[in-house]
Amino acid sequence: MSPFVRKLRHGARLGEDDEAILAGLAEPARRLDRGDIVPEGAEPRSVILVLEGWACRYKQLENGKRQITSVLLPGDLGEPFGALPRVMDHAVGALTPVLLVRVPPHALHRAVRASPRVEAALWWDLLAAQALQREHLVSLGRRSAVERLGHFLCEVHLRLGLVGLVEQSSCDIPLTQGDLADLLGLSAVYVNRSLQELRGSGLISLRGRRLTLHDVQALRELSMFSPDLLLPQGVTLAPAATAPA
Amino acid sequence: MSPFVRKLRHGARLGEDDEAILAGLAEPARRLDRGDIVPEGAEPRSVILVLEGWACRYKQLENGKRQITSVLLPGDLGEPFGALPRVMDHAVGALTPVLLVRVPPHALHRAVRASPRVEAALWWDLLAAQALQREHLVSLGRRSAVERLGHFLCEVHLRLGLVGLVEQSSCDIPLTQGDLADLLGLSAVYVNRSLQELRGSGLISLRGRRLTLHDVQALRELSMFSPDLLLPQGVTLAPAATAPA
DNA sequence: CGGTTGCTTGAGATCCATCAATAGGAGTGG
DNA sequence: CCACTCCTATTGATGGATCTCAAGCAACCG
Repeated sequence: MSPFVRKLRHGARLGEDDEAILAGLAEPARRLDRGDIVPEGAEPRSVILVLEGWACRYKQLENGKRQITSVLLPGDLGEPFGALPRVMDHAVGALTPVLLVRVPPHALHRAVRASPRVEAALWWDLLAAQALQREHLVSLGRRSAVERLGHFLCEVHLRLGLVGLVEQSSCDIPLTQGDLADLLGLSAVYVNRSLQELRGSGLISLRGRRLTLHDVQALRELSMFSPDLLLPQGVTLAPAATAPA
Repeated sequence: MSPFVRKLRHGARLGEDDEAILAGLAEPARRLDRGDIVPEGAEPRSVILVLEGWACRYKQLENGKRQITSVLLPGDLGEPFGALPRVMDHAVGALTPVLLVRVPPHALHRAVRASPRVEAALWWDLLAAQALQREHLVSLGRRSAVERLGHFLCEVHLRLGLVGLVEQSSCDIPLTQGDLADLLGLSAVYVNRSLQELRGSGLISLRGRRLTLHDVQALRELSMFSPDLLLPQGVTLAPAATAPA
């Protein structure tokens, strides 16, 4: 089952036909190694859909610093489903080896036209991505290092759960401490120390690439994480496209 | 001329008919004082469009801190044109008295159906807003206080220019230093000191609410601001909806 | 006027970055 | 199996950027 379909089920009531449409978008898939998928300045001709592995959007600054703008998990689209920018203002990179699809715009367009429920699901996805983006911003602006870390771990735990990649509060986090630093606006050294603090307080384990949240509730309170973020279903404009009121 | 139309002209080639459609969305307008327009937790029934004054999206944290997530200038939509969240995960507030419209979803939907150029323009707007959001994130994560300030001033200068609110490198910035702090993830005191640094280096004047950029180029370099951000026209999926290739 | 709000300035405390060095693992070739 | 290398994690020490607290001012306003 494609993680794309799995995720979008949370955004709209999909029928079998709808899921077939979405599944049809998820091929043919290609495997790529770590590294740039779409460089900054490129003129994209398709929308990226991640099926396995982790990717990210990032910006490289002139002074050598890097900021990861968002993390793309299995089931995530790299660009909004409705339009592509003429030229990329940021890069998309694979943080691990990935399996992905390049969905041609017309295919997405056809899918949207074919089913209002698919359209509703895609809008929900877009809204959810924006909500995550806002939370990320709040983290960088107003949360301490430990809180940022905790918040991100909660977020990943929730998002991976949506696509069935969490077992018993455990999931894989294939990020380097350097990656985490670039994501959270910290230095790698301080990420290390903050992680130790979280481990020390017994809230998490993180060894190798395996993360376990020992007390999800406590971690959420510590980092001011609200799981409602992803719940609000998008209400598409077309009256018919909405789930039953 | 509605700032909404003015801005969207930069995103697609609009005909008179298209502009009429967009102008029709911008009424009836209402005046509101400073304060919340849409509180967090509300269930929105319309999309907000700002015509005059400044508004913002923000989140209030449990620990009392506030983070402004984005600034809404004249011509800006408060939510994506295609869908409303079931419940607001953030608040929208007026930073100054504002003139705004509450656009009912079905009106936007009709406008999009009526003209592929209108649709393209709205997608461009959405893409542009996302690009701004990413830059904001980069600022909070990887730029110093002075750089953040400079970058924001460049951004405002550019955005206000799009809607005809800049004269001779001067424009109004009706924000409190406290507002700037909440926007840029700083303390009000440090915003003050950083502003003095910018003034001291002769790059800007900011007195009362009036901002003047004395050397736009230098300020852009200092703060790593790229004006290309808003240029990339969105390419809507429908082949016909795109400006001539 | 007195009250409120926003700007400014000073001094000290904190959080986090930076620099530098060590240690652990995974892969590679001999 | 060992020596070597590369990459990541870890630790210590120091400095700097920014925050917080506190006070004084200026402007506006009923």
